[in-house]
Amino acid sequence: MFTGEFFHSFDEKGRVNFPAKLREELGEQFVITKGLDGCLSVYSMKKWEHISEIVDGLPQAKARNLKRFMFSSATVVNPDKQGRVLVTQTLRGYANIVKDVAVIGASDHVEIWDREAWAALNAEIDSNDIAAAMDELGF
Amino acid sequence: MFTGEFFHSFDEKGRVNFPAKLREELGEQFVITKGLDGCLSVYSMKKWEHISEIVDGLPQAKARNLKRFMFSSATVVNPDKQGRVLVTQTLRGYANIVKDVAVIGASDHVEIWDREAWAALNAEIDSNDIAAAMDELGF
DNA sequence: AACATAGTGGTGATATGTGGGGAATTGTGG
DNA sequence: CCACAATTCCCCACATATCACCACTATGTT
Repeated sequence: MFTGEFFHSFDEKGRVNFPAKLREELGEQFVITKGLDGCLSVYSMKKWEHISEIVDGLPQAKARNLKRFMFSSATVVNPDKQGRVLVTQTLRGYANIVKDVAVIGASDHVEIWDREAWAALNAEIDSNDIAAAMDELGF
Repeated sequence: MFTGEFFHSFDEKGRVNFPAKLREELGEQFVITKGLDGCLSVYSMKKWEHISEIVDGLPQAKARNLKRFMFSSATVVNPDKQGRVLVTQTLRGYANIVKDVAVIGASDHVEIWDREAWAALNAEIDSNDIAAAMDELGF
């Protein structure tokens, strides 16, 4: 299970550090692709293969654009000895990332956000909504 | 069942002691996350896994932000030999914790409050409301 | 009073993160 | 097909945060 919130920055070479805690679970290799709401999603190799199989099994008519979205931007990355990965310009552009990012755990996957976008989302999330949701679930 | 009210302080390294009584029941590892009304919630590993499963089962469309909120702020902690845990800056900031805190048992989970916020809440809780609620339940 | 348990402060080893150098690889133009 | 530039990759070295543990103090129990 991925949890936590980590703040890192891209260097001039386009590398970001990936928190060690998350790397443990992601494995030596993992996949970065476009995510929802303007973030980047990161999946373990295993999870990614699982997703791929499902998407491949969908009827072409419905899944064409889903497939294009997911696979065109997907990048398999191998962190260097220090745990950094290189993120393509396309992906950085998609997520409006200039330099500072927030890397967050989201249960079954990891997300990378532009730091300000992440702060804005947090401010926007109404804690009453969360309270209501938790109530509903009986926590 | 978690009960009791304990007062502790953060040291300069961001560590707080966790009362032994509560540790017994929480186990060797447990989870700290953002709670409601500006406190931090602490769950046993088992309880947390239960919550995770439910949240994971919700439809993506509705639960995206709930997931992000819950898991990004969650931290799995392992107390040291003396029973202290490290609480991240983000969580401390969320609960407005400077130094002194109240750790309280709340039946199925534990809560950490800034000491003053806890005192203020206690003062605010109207005992008539409590009486009415208890009446209603037939105590 | 003696003992056991709980809590506090602090030190040192280890892991993590950051910047940067330089080899290898890829792509482009001559 | 070669030369050059740009990009990617891999490693070293340093700074810093994190973790594990030791020793002392406080509390409370028999």
